[in-house]
Amino acid sequence: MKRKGPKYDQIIDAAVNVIAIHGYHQSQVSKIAKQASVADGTIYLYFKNKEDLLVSVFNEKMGTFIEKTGNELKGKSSAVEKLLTLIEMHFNLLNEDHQLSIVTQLELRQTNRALRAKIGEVLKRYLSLIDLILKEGMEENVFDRTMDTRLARQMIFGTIDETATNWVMNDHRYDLPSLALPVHRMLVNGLSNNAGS
Amino acid sequence: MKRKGPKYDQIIDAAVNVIAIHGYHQSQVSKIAKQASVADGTIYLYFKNKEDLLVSVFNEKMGTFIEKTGNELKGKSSAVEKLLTLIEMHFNLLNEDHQLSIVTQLELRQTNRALRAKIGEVLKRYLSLIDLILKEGMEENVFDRTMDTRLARQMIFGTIDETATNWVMNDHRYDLPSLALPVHRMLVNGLSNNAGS
Amino acid sequence: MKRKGPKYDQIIDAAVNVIAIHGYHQSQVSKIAKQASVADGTIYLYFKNKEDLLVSVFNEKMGTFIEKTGNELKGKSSAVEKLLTLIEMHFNLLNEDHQLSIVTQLELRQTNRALRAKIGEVLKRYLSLIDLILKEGMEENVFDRTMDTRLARQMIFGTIDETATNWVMNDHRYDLPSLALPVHRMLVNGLSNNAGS
Amino acid sequence: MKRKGPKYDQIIDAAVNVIAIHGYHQSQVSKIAKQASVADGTIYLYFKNKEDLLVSVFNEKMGTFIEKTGNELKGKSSAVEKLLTLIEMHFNLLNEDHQLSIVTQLELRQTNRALRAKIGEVLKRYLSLIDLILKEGMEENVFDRTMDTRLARQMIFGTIDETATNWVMNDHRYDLPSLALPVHRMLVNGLSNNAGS
DNA sequence: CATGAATGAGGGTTCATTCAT
DNA sequence: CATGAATGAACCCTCATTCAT
Repeated sequence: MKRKGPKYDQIIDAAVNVIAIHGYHQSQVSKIAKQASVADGTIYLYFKNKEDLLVSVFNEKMGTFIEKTGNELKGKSSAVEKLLTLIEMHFNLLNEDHQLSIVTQLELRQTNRALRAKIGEVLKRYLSLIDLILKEGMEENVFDRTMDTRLARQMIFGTIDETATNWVMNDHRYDLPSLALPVHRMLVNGLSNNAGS
Repeated sequence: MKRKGPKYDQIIDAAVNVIAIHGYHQSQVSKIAKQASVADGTIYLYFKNKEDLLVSVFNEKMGTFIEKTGNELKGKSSAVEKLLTLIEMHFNLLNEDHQLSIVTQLELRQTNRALRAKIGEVLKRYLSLIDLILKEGMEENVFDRTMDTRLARQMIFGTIDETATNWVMNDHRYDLPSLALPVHRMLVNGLSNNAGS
Repeated sequence: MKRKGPKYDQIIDAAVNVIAIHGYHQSQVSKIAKQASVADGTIYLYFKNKEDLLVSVFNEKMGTFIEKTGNELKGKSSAVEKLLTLIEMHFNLLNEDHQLSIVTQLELRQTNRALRAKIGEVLKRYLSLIDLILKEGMEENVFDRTMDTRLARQMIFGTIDETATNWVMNDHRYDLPSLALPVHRMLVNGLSNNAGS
Repeated sequence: MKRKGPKYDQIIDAAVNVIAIHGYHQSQVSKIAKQASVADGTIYLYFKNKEDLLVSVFNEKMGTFIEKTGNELKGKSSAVEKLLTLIEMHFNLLNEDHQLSIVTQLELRQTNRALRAKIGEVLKRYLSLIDLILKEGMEENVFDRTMDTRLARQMIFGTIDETATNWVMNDHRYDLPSLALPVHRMLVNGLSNNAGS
């Protein structure tokens, strides 16, 4: 199982393309192969099966993104700043690749439990980044220290994800990155230590 | 196309049951028919096709719920109170019917775009309830009047939905209704008019 | 899984037909369905899968034959006579249905171990008939009582089978039933108690 | 098309090995190549195609055996003695190479008609040896001169082959060579000129 | 109204073979 | 001579839907 090489990337990109245009259930392996300009069988030299290909699509795109985001966060000094960076990077990623946004927000969700479990594994690393921010904010006494971290994480991820999904479902008709700031403000408010107010 | 009768309800309930237990992709029409104690063909006397059945499942269960929620909200005098009621009722609904929670939070999402679009139509009525609360809160000057209502709605729905989904994915291992209060607190904070602080 | 009905027989007969004409590896389910004038899917109402169909073909044809043979043997009074009846019935069966002979002697052998194991199960009942004849002949002191029964059975079955296979491989060019007598003579000689000679 | 060289033998041996262990249908060209420590493509420098390889396997192993058997027979003075030698050598060959016995008795039979026809060609030389023995025995007036030679040959080969196949199917659990004598006795009896008895 | 036997389209995957290096 | 990456044809089975009874 080769996991590198130009054909590997071709196939990943073709998969994003085909899924975005035709939808998950109309993305036959043969269609992806054609789009990637390789033979059907070639896909199985690089991926164990179709599910492996789809997981890899998510992994390649999100894995890199999560890493980049993690690195970027290190350069920020406060939890509030880090949260803004996270949201901005998330929205920018999707905005820079509309096809990818369709795939991750809509198409890759209509899969069986097994596939989503594997996608969930990748997502966990993203959720960990959120947890780190929350922890730091609570240590800084900027976020409410009595908060249930899990709930806070769900609010952050739920809000970001719902915002992104709505944007995609509205055919990218408005500007997503510019929503980072207001979303950030709402979230910071929601998480804030309001003890003194 | 009969839309009423004892068999209609039998089929709807059987569908929830089968989907919750076997998962969306293992819920063949014949299996639902068997569970409902009717013949396969009978399903097509009550529903146009399988998609129509699935939409109807969502419609029947959520439609009633949305109506009940709307009525309940009328009895509350403030936006903050209404939001709490909304969250509580949402969490209670899912908590009272674990099978339904599996179906709506996990299984019914792994469907094609067309089906989800129709489900989205039903959801709009729910989102309208949220919008009404937001509007009222802003008029009361309790919620930030400069907020983008759509974003606020997405935060509310995204947080509630993500919280519910996580609860289901964790096999209902903890108590969902008791999360209504902390979720409510976070959301109210997030939405609040903090102008003076 | 229906195991009876006109369609069941149609499919079995179509399978024999298609396999005899096109060969085992060119006998696709769709081809058999077409020959049986049913839809592809109908085959799966009567058979679990393709292997089940093939085993059933053998079962239906040989099962009946073995039963008939067993009954016929009861009417014969000596082991020698019974052996002749067995050989004659075996050769007559194949002679009366050339297509079946192609299927059992040539095509059904080029299958995987699993399928052949199941076919072997059916064959065991036939081999038991041979064992009964041998036992009787040894009790009558007509067959050599010191013989290894298994070897004797293998000689009988091996000879009959090889004779039949050669006949099929020679395109049924000569008359098989008329070989029953000389084959019988050789076998009886081979099995005889020659103690006194 | 090279038909000689160390790689040629490596491939032949690898084929026997792989087929015996994994079975005919799990013996892909790539697996045989790997076992032979050559590249897939290299096989096509030595064999026209997979079928040619399989025929060659049979040819190489049986060809040598048939020659050796033929030579050995020359040293025996009577047909009866020759027949014993043939059976003993046949059983010894299989007993000395269990993997080969699996391949020739079980695996190589589950092939298409074309391949078996070619294997039949090789076998003809073996059957000729039997014919020679029969002819000699009839000339010696030891075997029945009125016998149908083809039937006699089929009895001999059918019995030997069936005995060998059963031994393999019983996982070589008993000693095959020691069956040569009783098999020989039965066959000689079967073939004998019993005119006087 | 209700039945359930019958339909038939559609796709992921394997693997013998080729050929550029 | 040798390699091994790439090719692409081929097929079993499922299941939503229909319709004669």
